[in-house]
Amino acid sequence: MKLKADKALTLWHQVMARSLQAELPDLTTRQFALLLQVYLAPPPHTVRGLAETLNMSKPAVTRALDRLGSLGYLKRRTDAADRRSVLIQRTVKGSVFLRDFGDMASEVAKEI
Amino acid sequence: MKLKADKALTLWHQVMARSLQAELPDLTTRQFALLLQVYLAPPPHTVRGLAETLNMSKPAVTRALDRLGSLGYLKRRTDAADRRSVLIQRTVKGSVFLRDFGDMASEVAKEI
DNA sequence: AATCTTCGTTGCGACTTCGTAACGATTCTG
DNA sequence: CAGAATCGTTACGAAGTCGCAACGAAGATT
Repeated sequence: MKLKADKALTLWHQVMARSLQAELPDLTTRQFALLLQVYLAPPPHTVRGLAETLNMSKPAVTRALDRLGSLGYLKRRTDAADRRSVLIQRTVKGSVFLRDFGDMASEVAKEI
Repeated sequence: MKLKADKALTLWHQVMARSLQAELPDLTTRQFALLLQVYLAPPPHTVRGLAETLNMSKPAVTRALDRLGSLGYLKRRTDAADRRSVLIQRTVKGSVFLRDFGDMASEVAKEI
């Protein structure tokens, strides 16, 4: 896929601006990266694994999960096989959010 | 420009993850949108104007400018013509940051 | 010159987030 | 079965952010 740097910046700009206009949640880079990781990378997703992959401390992951969970975009489930672990799972609401976000980015791109 | 929704999500995912790996500042959507607005939209940029354009309250803009200013990505200058107003201006450091970010996104896109 | 309007900022209390360190719970090891 | 290791979470104090309301400074109005 081809994407010049200046086009990428314009795309980012328009998508961010639209997100604010639509009053979407004001997520941090960490929170957004975490959400996308859970939805786009193959499971299972544990706190420890996410912390390593995303270069975050474990407590930071826990709190990002708190936030995304309270938004209804993710949920926790204790692993039956190893009950110390928590598996992070998708939700319908999170899927809708990301699908809409992707569609929005796609529309924005059309106008660039 | 063509960009399917699922490709957009993958692009976002990879870029966010790389940002965290590179230990780039963990900006909120508002902060990033503000930064891009100043660099990509035609000046002048005032607090009031940015607040309206980005659907934020004035204090929220002021504080986002504090943050981006302390990162060295933006600077304030009082408007000589109307000294109540503050003009938000680019910096070398902010330009470098965004250029690098755009390059990174472009590289990521190549692998998708 | 006195008043009104507009600009960006600050005070306030509430809330979120941070990293470090410690915690209870669970599993592994010897 | 006792001790060590690993899991995610919580306690803590510090720092950042929020919206609302009020502020001083500057300009516009009369």
